[in-house]
Amino acid sequence: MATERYNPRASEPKWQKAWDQARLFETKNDDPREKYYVLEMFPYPSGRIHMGHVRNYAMGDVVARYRRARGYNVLHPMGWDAFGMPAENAAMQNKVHPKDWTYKNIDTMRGQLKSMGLSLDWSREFATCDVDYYHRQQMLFLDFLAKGLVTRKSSKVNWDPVDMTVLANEQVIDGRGWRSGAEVEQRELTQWFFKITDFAQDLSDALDGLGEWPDKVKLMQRNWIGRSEGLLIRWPLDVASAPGGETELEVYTTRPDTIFGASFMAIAADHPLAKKAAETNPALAAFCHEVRHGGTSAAEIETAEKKGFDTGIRVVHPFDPSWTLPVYVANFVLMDYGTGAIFGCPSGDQRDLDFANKYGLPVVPVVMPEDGDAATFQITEEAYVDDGVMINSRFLNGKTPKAAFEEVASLLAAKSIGNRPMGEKKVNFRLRDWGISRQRYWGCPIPVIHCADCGVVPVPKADLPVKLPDDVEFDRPGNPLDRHPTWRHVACPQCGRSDARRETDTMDTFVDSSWYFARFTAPWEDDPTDPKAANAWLPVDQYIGGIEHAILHLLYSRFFTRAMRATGHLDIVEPFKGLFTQGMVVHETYKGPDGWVQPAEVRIEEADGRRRAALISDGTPVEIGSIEKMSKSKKNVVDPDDIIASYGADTARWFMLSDSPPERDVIWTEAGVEGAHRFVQRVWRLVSEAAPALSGAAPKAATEGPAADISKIAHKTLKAVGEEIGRLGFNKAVARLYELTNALQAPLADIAAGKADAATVSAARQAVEFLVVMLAPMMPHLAEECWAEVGCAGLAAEQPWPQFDPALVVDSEIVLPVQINGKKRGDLTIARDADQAAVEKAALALDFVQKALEGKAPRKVIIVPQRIVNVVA
RNA sequence: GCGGGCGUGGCGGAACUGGUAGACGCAAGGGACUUAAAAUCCCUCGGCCUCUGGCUAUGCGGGUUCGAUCCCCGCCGCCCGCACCA
Repeated sequence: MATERYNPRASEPKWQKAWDQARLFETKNDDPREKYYVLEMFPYPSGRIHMGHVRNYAMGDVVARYRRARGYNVLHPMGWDAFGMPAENAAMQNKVHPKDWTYKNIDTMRGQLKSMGLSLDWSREFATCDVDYYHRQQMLFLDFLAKGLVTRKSSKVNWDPVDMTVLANEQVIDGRGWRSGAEVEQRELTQWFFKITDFAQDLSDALDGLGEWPDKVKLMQRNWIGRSEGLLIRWPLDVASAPGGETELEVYTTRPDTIFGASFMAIAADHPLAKKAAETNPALAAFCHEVRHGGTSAAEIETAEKKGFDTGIRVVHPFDPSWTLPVYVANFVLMDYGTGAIFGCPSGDQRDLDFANKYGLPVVPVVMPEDGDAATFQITEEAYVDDGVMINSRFLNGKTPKAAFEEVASLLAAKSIGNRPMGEKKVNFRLRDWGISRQRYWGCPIPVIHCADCGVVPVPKADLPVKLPDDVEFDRPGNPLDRHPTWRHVACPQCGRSDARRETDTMDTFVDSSWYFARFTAPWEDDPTDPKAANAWLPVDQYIGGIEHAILHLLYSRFFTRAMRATGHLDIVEPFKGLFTQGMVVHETYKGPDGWVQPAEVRIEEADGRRRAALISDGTPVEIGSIEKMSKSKKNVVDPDDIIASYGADTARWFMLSDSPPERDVIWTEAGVEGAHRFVQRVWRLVSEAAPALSGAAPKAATEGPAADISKIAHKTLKAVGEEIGRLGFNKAVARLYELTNALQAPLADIAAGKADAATVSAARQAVEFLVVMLAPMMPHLAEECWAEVGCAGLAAEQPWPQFDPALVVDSEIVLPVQINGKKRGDLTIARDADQAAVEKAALALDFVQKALEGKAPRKVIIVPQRIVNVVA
């Protein structure tokens, strides 16, 4: 009895409409059920969705639909990370307004996402470029400013010469702009900063509490924050050699224990002392200039020689007035870490050793391995950085470095220089404040006004929003707001002076994405959040996105949550309780005579076990290249629209969830998609052919007879799939569903042929219902079609997850593998509840065991209950 | 350089974190149905051998254990993050 093939093109829009009309996915804040907030990182509206989006949103949707079936009140919203450079680039290239370009893209992509059948609450949708959204972001900025969490300071910034804007440290990758790829320059500019460093300690400490985050991400953040414990040491300057007025040099060190191994001081070229000394020393000034303009790219740093210049200044050793050390300006000392000055201990630091060897400075070993000999231990080419015991260090000799650290810290704390202690314990962080000023148009305006009399004046909240002007030109590089004829000219809100001017910098787009998850909890509010709603919904229970945001977005969001808490917008500590970083979608590359070729243009053939590729158009052979992330440059992209049009959304979703573990990359292959599509058709065929017989039967589990096999695997699968989805093991859940489908194949064929008894039909009806409900999170449209076909009421999407019967998931008889000397020799079938003695007796009675023992008693019998029997002969 | 991770069939990957290695899928081969093809269904599928049995096998070499893909030591290879951070 053949049924028609399942037709996703007709089916999918039909069910999407049915869900819409039933308003199944609109979430109410006053729903009394337990909440569950699942969120996928919202997309940048670049134009069209790509396969990475499909994977990301398919995973999130499985979680959302599963949790809904489990009885949670699920929040699953969607929005658009809509400010940023590409809109301005499009404006420059195509003469489109960034706003038009962005909203047009959003419309396209919304339609694409809808065609995926995602269970999203579209009623909460917003784009970060909506005035409604950035208005509230400006309110947050003003609150942060009032709370002292925002500063404006002149600083060296990373300048991207292509995008003509400033980048945060986090946005510089290998010395290049994260977006433009251009080599970054250092410039001195006055910029707005969020004081993320105020929370450095907490941001680092609180990582320990994020139990549902990948260790890798936590480690990356911990390293990025870079907490270190050390000592500030103020070295007295030798009066005779010091420039006028200078009396001390402050250094930061994590190794004060090595203070007797010190042989020089090194300061940054920008250090005040260096600048002062350079005033009277042209050679030194030239050296500083050279260092400042040296390359900053990764390659240059790696190969750069350690270079120094003796300033002629000398410092006095804190523990020996007769001991003076030279002060060098060195190219490897950074002004913006610690104090911009170090003491060099060549024996304990490779860089210091290289420097000392180059300039003929003393190398005194001060730590040696515990089993070393102090009389002969020497350092020549390789510094000793491990733990050990102190030597050549006067009163510290024999101590551990740790004890020596404490000793030096307390002795120097007691000495004083000027009015301060000579030594002071200090915790240092690598983390810098977050520079948010961008010299761009398409971003959230920073709501302040500059007045010649009043200085920086915040825009009064009543005057918000500071709206972006629509009439802007993109005919030149740089910031169109700067050259707008009227927008920037305003009266000072404080004194009324008419010639005040607006801040023309806009905020880094990472600001926009740092709180959108909170806005989703009450996007209709006049204030940035409704604290009640935010506190009820947050933290996000499951956040899903790419590993590339491990530092930037996730760290900024954690900062924002703290800042919003400090300003009363919410009262939670961490924004994301569970974090999952999914892998990329990768694809083979193809290279033809004229460069990269798209997969859609290529036909793959297999001959003699070798795969060959050729152009479909004219058969020209094409080289099969490496498997890489889908990218426009390599042309190895597959358009989700094409896949959905030819196979349907369910096939695309199912393939994305199959095979590869979600955290790893998935290789998109035509064969794989076809396999997924075969499964869609197979489920439909099995269910629809048996449907007439099933629809009249009541679902009922069977506990005995052949029908019991059906019920057992159905209940076992139900248990396993629930557990796997719960831990995001989608590929394993898929495997279990294949198993169940395989097991149902023969019984359903019998039922369709009218060759089954009533108990079998009832058991099968239940098993099919289970199957459909389990498939529903992954292939929601197919599930609806099957659900209706077997005559079930309501929508599959609103069915509760069934309970498995514990009695059916355990077998009364089990098969135990029996090993002899650790090698499997056979099986033992025995009652599940048989005790140890019974198992041993039965095992020893087995033929192959008897044979192996040759009549002798076993030396030992190991029985692991429910697991294995091992007979040691 | 520092930090972290990973190596299992032709391929993607399973294996309850010490207990039957290779679930499930893809690819391949054989067969059935068909005038034929597609679709579908059935069978085989790590390697080797003296093949209703046995040996061997989870990057390589050791170790611990009744038993190791899993734990320990030493190599080899690949991937990722940070990068002159004192």
